[in-house]
Amino acid sequence: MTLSTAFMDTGHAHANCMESALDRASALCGERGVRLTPLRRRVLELVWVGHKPLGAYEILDTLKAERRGAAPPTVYRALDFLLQHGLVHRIESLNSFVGCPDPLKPHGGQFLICRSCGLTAELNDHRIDQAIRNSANQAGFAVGRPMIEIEGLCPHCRDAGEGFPG
Amino acid sequence: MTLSTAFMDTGHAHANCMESALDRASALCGERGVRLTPLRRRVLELVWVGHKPLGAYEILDTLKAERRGAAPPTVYRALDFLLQHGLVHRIESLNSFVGCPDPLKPHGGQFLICRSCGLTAELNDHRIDQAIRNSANQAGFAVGRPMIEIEGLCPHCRDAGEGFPG
DNA sequence: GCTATAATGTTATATTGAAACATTTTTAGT
DNA sequence: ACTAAAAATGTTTCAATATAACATTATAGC
Repeated sequence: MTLSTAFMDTGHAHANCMESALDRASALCGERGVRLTPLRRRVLELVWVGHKPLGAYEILDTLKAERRGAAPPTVYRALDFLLQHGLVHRIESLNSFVGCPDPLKPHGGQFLICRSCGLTAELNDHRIDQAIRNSANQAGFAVGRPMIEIEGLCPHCRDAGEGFPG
Repeated sequence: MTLSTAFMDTGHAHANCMESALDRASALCGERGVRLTPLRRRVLELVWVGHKPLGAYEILDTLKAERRGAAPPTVYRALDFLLQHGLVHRIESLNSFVGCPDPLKPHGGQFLICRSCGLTAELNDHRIDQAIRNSANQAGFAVGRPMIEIEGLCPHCRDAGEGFPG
């Protein structure tokens, strides 16, 4: 199983973590003969600024401060490109986007999403995947893209006693 | 494991399947001392008309033809009630809603969603749930509500050769 | 350099959902 | 039955998310 660095450590070497994501993206686009333009690169960078999913209009707000005439299509087109190439994932339950630490092989995402601080980690546990495939096969269903979003509390917020305020 | 009847058989006894869902909802609301009003009952009925998730505005279109002055809050308030009591689930990846065949115990949903015909079945496989909990625990994450939405092809569409048209 | 293609700019609009306040209906207490 | 409180619904407005359609600019291959 792999786990993105998000929960590994408060204050992991995030500058590296982000820079290496950009480097991998650049390499991947080179191999595929597609262009990681400055705009696309910048959007990817913004998504990697935190390990928290970012909404399209949050990204747009930042872009507006940097470019004249940034508009919704500016962001959505960049995101479409990044999604197509597996460089970001869409978190359906939050209508927002997060960088993918492993863009090489296509996969639906397995996400742990902290309801308190928003921190999000990507799992890639083949046992989960296997359990899903077994179950789906039994139902005669051909699995395309499994998507798993687990709401809960990250280690830090759990220990800080961020309980269920309900 | 349980599987909703959606994929069991083309043309299962859907009238019964829907009627029994309404009866169970009625009983459940009685026990909980909450009111399954005609509006709420009607919205529940509409999401049970098919095994395909329905958008709020699709529901609204039908209601508009039946009641004077149905508006978005009409639908969203009924859906909120039904969601709170576990009578319907929200399919995040489709922004739409589907009846829950087992409202008694709260659960995040496990859904098989056919990309070709839209038919959706709810699983409840504790092995999937267990795999997720194991993995999350290892990461120190306290699981709240796991959500699983598996896009793919239902038995019928798979056999009909509804491949990946891309 | 020229042309075809890809990417971005720009304006408008569609879709999904919620806030705020008025009115009506139901429930409980008397 | 009468009435006050609570619950549900009606009504208008608007927020948040996403896409359509067409104009312009930049890039790549010749």
